[in-house]
Parts: sequence; C-alpha cells; structure tokens
Amino acid sequence: MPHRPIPEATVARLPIYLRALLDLAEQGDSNVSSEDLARMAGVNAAKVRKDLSYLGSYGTRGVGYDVEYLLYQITRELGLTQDWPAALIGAGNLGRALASYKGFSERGFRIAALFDVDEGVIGDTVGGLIVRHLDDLKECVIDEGITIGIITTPPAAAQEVAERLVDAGVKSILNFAPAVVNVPPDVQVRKVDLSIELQILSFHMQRMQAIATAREANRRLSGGR
Amino acid sequence: MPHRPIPEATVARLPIYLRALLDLAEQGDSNVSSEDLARMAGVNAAKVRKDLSYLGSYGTRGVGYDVEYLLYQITRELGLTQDWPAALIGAGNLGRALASYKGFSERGFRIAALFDVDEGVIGDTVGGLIVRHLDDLKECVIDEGITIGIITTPPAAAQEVAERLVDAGVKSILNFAPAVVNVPPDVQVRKVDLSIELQILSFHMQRMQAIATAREANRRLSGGR
DNA sequence: CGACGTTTGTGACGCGATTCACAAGCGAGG
DNA sequence: CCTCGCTTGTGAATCGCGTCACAAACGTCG
Repeated sequence: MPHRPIPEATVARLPIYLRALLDLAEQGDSNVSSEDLARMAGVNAAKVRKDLSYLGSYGTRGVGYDVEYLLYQITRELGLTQDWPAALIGAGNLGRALASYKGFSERGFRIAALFDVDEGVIGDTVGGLIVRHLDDLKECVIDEGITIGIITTPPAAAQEVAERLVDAGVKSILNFAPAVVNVPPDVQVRKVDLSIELQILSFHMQRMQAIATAREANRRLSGGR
Repeated sequence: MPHRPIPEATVARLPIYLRALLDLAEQGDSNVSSEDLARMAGVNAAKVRKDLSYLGSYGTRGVGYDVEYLLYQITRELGLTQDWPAALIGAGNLGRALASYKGFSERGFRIAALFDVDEGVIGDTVGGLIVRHLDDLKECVIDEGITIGIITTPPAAAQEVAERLVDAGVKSILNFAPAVVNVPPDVQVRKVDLSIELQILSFHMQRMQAIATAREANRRLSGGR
C-alpha cells in the first residue's frame, strides 16, 4: 500500500540507494544521514530525502535513517522479496556473458533458461544451463514461471522475439538489441544500448572540442589586436 | 556552431534516429516524413520535429526530410565523423564479451586496448587484442590517442580505475560496474547497470501484482454485498 | 498562376522532476 | 525540564521536457 504514487525518476534511484545501504550494513553502520547517503549515491541530499519520503516517513529528525529498516522497505517496494526468473534469448557473445554474469545472481535475479534459433548452439551448456530452441519458449515460460525476458539477439530478430515473449505472457522485457521493439502498453520494456551510450559520449567530446577550438580562435583574434 | 543548445534528452534520441535513417538509406528511401521516422524510432512525430529543429531547418515543408542529408547532419552533430578509440578495463566475462562485440565496430567505435590487473589474464588475446597490465594505461592512452574508457571491473575496483583514466587524460567513461564513480566535472560518465534495469522491471511487476490483488479483494467485497 | 493538400517549424501550455529553504521534531546535555 | 544543535520532511519556486495546435512554406495539378 504505497504512501503516495512513486515517481518513475525515484524508482530508478531506489536501486542505487539499496546498493549503498548494503555497503553500509556490511561495514556495520546502523544509521545514516541523507547527506552521507547522497554522497554514496552520487546525488544531492534534498533528492534523497524527497525520494525516501515517497516510501513513508522512515527517518528520525536529528538522527537520520536506520539502515536495516530502510533496506527492508526499499527491498519490499522494489518487489525484491520474491524472485523473478528470467529467460535469456540469443546465446551469442553478449548473451553468453550475461548468462554467466555474477552480478545478476548476486542481486537476486536468476536466469532460468536460455534460447536461440541456431542449431549450432542449441544444446550447448552456458553457465550451467542448456541452450534450448526458441520454439520451446512458451512452454518453458509457463513451466518455470518466467517473468522477465532478456533479448540479446541481433537487431533484426528483436521484434519477433519480443512478440513471442508477449505471446507467452511475459510482461517485462530487457532489450539489449540495438533495435526499437513495440509491445502492448501493459508490457514494460527497458532498453540497454551500448553504442547509444558511446554516441552520447561522442557528442559531448565533440562539443568540448568545438568550444575549445572557438576559444582558441577567439584568443587569437583578441591577441592580434 | 550549434543553431541552439541541444537538450540532453534530444541528444539521447539522435542515435535512434540515426539508426532508423541508416535502415532507410539501405532500403533506398531518399525521403522521410517526421511521422514515418517517429514510427521507426518509437516516439511521436512532434518530438521528432522538435528534436530535428535543434539541428537546424533541414526539412522541406510539404515533403519531409532528405535521408542522406539528415544522416550527415546527425553524424556530424554526434561527432561521429572522427573516431574515438576506447580502452576497456577489466577482462572478465563481460569485458571479453564487449571486446568482441560486433555492435561497437559496426557503429564506428573501436576498442584499441584491453587492461586488467590479474596476472592470470594479462597476455591473453581477446578479439584480436592482447590484455595489458593496468599500469601501462597512461602510456597507452597517450600513444594510441584513447578518448573513452570502458570500465568492466568488479565494483570495488571501479573508482580507482576511473581515477586512473582521469589521470591519463580520458574525458569520457562508460561504467558497467555496479558502483558509483566520482569524477571531476569536466569528465562525462555514463553508467550501464544491468541489475538496476532488472530491479526497475521488478518494481513494475510488483506494482501490477499489488493492483491485481487489490482489485480481486475489491471484487470479492462487492460480490459479497 | 492560383487553389489545395501536405508537412514542417515553433510558440504556448502543462506536467513532472529538481532544487531551495525552512518549520517541525528529535536527542543530548546541562 | 528547558535549550540547543542537528536532521528530516515538505510546501513553493524553478527548470526542463513533452505535447498541442497552427501558421508558414512547399509541391502539384488544373
């Protein structure tokens, strides 16, 4: 029962606070101020307080927040008290790396099945799982209670895979393929596009360079006077 | 020389338009309307027009946008006319996968060097590159003209690696480690955190479930009357 | 050459998120 | 029990972004 509807921007930061709190708990701190938490999360203190206030009034004025209690509340709010088994489709380079990526299991996510359409890789074992044919997807989603689909196929296949996932009843998709996928409004898609990130970095470098060049030209003009 | 300062949100979408335009060019279309481009990019037409207007008035009323010309303008604005060699630090599972990931080279980014601190992997060849010791980073950044650092180390090492990159003169960092890295204001950092994405999906599933449960309870109450 | 259908470019509006600033509330210490 | 310093929680102000709606501009066709 949410205190207030939680803004999307806040939801995206809760996992960061969660990680910071786990670190604090591990090093034995039982209490933390919004200022300290902000420093650890790389944001400012006002934002931390506003974000946490959406969960309820879990802090103590003059003191701060109880680490354990806050940990529990965020975990609960993020739905991490239950597990959400995931299926990964596309056992290429990236797919294989993600299938054996420790970061998922460490944070409570479990990849329960791998799929591909290439006969050459079907049957292979990756991270303790056997790669199955995509045609088995729907059956597997139902049997294993899969709730998340992770797409690591080439871009051309992404839309079809997304449709198959939706058809199988999956409501959450994490898309690594550099392609736009369209899904019904009740399905959540999040995309991770590695080259887009690089292109954004490129833009900023380009801009910095342009500014530096302009300043240089300007300095020369002033100097020439 | 930018027509107007380009909003960050627009910059993040330019790569998506770029990809759509490449597809159009490949299939031989020489002209495209904002509506069509919007459909391909998964946004609405007004947003496309506003975004493109920040680059200048490159469309023709009553007709649309010239694909080739727009391609060139976006490429230029994103700074993709020059190449930005990248160094990847952390030759673990994820690092190796990214080093041989085709998506980077296909979109014009080149990984020029690999680093690690583990003697067990130094000297290995991954994707045609030899893994070098992190201590060689600064020298290599200067020699090879590295402009981007990609961090794929365990979280505990991320901050130190970031500092070494900054010290070597790198101004753009793409961080895959699940850790917050602090850098000077003139350095751009973008983070890609796989478990955060899953946690956000988890939140929405949790919420959907809560709503479904509430509706169910409500239905029973109404039915009982 | 003028009327018409089409599509862009952009001013105006509204909404969500961030930041600011401070009152309210807490514990400690005398 | 009262005062003081500290920290939270939150209205209010601000900012950036998305959406709407329409005038301006273009090609076409008669």
